[in-house]
Amino acid sequence: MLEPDRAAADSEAPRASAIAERLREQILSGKYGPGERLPSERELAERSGVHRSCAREALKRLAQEGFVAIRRGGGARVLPLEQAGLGVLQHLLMHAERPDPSLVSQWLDVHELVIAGGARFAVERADDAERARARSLLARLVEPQLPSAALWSVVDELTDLLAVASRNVVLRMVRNALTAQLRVGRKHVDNCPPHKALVQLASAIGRAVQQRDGDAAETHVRTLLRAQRKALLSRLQNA
Amino acid sequence: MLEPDRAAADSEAPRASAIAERLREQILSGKYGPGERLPSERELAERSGVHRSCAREALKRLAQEGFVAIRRGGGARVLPLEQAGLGVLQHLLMHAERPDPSLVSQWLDVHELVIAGGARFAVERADDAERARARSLLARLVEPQLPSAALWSVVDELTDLLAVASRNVVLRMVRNALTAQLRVGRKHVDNCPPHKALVQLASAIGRAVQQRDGDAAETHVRTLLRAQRKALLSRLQNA
DNA sequence: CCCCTAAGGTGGTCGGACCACTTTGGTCCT
DNA sequence: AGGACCAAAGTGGTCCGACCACCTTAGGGG
Repeated sequence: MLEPDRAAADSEAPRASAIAERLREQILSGKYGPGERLPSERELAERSGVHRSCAREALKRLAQEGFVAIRRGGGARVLPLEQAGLGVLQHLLMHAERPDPSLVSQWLDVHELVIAGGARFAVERADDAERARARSLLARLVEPQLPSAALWSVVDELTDLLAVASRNVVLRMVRNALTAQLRVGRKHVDNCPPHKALVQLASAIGRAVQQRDGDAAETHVRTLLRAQRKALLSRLQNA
Repeated sequence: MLEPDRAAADSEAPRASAIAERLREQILSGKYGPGERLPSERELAERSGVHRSCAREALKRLAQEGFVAIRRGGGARVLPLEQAGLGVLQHLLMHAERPDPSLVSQWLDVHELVIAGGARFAVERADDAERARARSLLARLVEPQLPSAALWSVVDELTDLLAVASRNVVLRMVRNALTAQLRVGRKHVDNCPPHKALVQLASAIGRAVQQRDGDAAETHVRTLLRAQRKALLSRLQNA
């Protein structure tokens, strides 16, 4: 019942992880709709050929991720997806072999809100080391013949830096939650904006950093993120 | 070792919850610094007077919340707080009897970014029922002699509505994560903005909803949230 | 001094058991 | 026939004890 090959995705608690993953898949594919009851710990254990404690651990994990709610005596009931935690996102995006473009678009919208807003705080509060690192990253951004993949990777580093420099733990946590284990799968984004526009944008952001101009930083970082958005979505639809 | 009174906070898995809560407390208060090892499952069990499986469940919970990382053979090591998941926020805010104003301020900043940004999407995409509900909430907002607590409760309902109407699941999830079990403790905010300003603001937001004016919605919702911010923070410092 | 091995410690899983609680079905009364 | 009530079955929470695979660490050998 359990293929050790695929189950080995998680080196820790492989059996529990495998069961949890299978349940997630079944929930996301609609086999268990909102309000429905998942199999009990005992039934799940027997059906999966593992001990009850193992099945229990899988169910507890799903509960903590917000997929289901567990109540003593009643079973594990599936929760509406929009009521689930942020951790569900990664499974929502991954459970199909190609992520849903609409969902990715929503993800990008929120990411843009948070990061562009954070850019304002970042340029106002960054220390000298962080500003120097920003300059360095912006310089790498406009290197001629930089491969597209490397370019977007630099952009990712830049947004990371912004989150840190914003001096806002909550913002960092939100970004962590948004990007957790999400970097995989978005490699090989082969298109990128025209180099000339990029140079202009990088210099504008650099100026904002230098002058601690929050408004300008927000505006131009948003522009950069929109370029990334365009590249990602077009890649997603043409692939 | 376990006080049933305080442990009864969680009706489900009370023993595991109590142990987890105690560990969280000790981590947040610095008894276990980043990188340090928590007691092993067996030691924790013996020390707490519960079975190992119970202590284990508590540790697993902390791991999933991002407090610690568990590795086979190595123990449970405390993770840097800014690397933790959003779930730690609620414990970060609650672990002192009075939340840290600086942290609350950061929370409010992010909340403002997300909701004000979401307001733009919301007014552009809301259906008639949602717009009607927005009108109704805005009307309640300007009721004369409305108690401050009720006023802020209406504001919360309004932001909820915005998150739903934004048609952005990711945004809803982020808001859920930000507000999860956080409504408690912020009751009795006794101050509120001048009624005249409130009337003006409500009418401005209503107009934005009616005309589906995204820019205006973002601007005025942000103003409303800043008023809420001011009230909350002053309440926090004077209490 | 470093590398490498072996012992101990740790988490992961197993098997079985009891309790408290919820659900559910049927019985009994109205 | 309908509703209130009660008992049995089912479910999660906890306990007990055990084994295994893996990591850590201390010790011995080079």
